[in-house]
Amino acid sequence: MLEAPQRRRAVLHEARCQTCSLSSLCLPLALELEDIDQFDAIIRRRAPLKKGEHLFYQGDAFNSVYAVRSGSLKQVTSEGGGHDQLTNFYLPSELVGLDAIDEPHYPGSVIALETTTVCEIPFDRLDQLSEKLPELRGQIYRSMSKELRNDRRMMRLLSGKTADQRLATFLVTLSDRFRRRGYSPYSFRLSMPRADIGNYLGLAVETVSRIVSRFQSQDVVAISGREVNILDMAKLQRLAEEEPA
Amino acid sequence: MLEAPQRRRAVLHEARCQTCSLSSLCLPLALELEDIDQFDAIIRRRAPLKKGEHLFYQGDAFNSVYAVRSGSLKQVTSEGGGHDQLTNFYLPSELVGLDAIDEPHYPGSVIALETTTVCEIPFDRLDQLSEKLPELRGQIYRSMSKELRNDRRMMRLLSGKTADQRLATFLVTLSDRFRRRGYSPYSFRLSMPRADIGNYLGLAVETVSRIVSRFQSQDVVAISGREVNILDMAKLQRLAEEEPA
DNA sequence: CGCTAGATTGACGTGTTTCAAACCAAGTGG
DNA sequence: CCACTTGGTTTGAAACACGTCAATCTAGCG
Repeated sequence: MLEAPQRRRAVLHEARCQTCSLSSLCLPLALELEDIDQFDAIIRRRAPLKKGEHLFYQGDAFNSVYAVRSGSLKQVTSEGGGHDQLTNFYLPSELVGLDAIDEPHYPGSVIALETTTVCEIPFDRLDQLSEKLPELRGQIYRSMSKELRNDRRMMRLLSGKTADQRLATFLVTLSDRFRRRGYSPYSFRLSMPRADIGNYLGLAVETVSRIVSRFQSQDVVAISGREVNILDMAKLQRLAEEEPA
Repeated sequence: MLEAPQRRRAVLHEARCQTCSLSSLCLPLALELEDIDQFDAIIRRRAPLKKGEHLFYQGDAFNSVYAVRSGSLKQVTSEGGGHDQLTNFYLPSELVGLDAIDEPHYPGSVIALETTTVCEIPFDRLDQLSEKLPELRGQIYRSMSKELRNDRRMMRLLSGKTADQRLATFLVTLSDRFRRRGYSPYSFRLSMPRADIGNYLGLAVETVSRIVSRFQSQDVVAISGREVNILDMAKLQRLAEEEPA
């Protein structure tokens, strides 16, 4: 590939995996330079999604997985009755749609929480390419496996933890994900409303709000609206793990 | 392969994928005959596990995934503190260990609930083979993807459902898994104690017991000890989905 | 035939939800 | 520029589902 040797920097930066700041976290992670080009060639860029727009709807035909480039999304599964369940938040470098691979349709809708850009990766082409590139194949396995472990952690949280532990865990986990991406782990912005947090954690909105207030009065965090400042990370981690009597 | 054209039937039945009654549900699902032989060649048979024995321990080095051949297993993840979490039950034809692929160690222990036999599949060899056999690769992707969706369903259950809905869902799901495997969906045996069910569903043992009793008094099921008889499947499914006032 | 792990049942306490209302920030239109 | 929405957040009081504690019962098994 590489047929257009010189373009404007900005375009390159936007358009190519090699220059993407996320390449060390994203699928190309383990690839050689020339392999990245092959991988790059199958990617489709998409117009940015605005807040509230759907990347796809539950039931849409599955064709592609998506890598988040900037912004954030939520995945919701609705089933018979109005009761939707929020099953995941996606941040930059994470892969969306892995849970649809063996189905003709996406099992849930994915919605932008803010202005969000993604790279579309047609799955059939990804699979073909993964035949030639063992590292890519490994990376796909790893991504899915990692998501499985995340889900198990989540199940543990929903099954065994108290509301306080859940929210503390949520904040610690988010903080960690930001840190890995090079952002401050102590100060960040929630892109989702309280209702989404509640739905995700299996708590009523009111409960989320109450616990936020409590954490503030204990000087663990300072949260105003969606701005989060973690004041005492150690204490927050303690809250997340065990809550003795 | 196929160098031993004639052996005793019983041995063949035990030892080869082609004659395994689960081949239509298991990994070889989509493979051609000759490909199955290749696949078969990398499998290691293991001595049966007795009830309570570990297939592997949390923290053991990850080398293989396992296909359940007969019996059943549970996966438990323990973390700092005594609080174990049961994250999955495995039935025949299901794949154990997929959540360890991108880690050096298994993230949880897997323990036999009864006498259980498994096929060991060294992962590096499986991965190599999947390079040559696109169908096999697809099958691995599908298995993982399916497990992801299962986990999401579980998250939804733990997050939003009442205790009654959880138990009803548990029974319906089990029933369905038995049906797919050619067993009666109405009459089966639970291989796990109540405590495990409770742990899995995020409920106290006592709650499980009480709801079992309640379901019985409503003539939805007849459960004595671990023998389950589903009397009114429609009602059970209704209970699993929504519980109106 | 008694022992012990597992299962059941009851009474009580409590964390979380639910219902209801007030509050707040950010738009929007007059 | 200020009422007036509108969507989201917070706070309070009451109801309830589930967990905990404790006792009893059952079944498998040496």
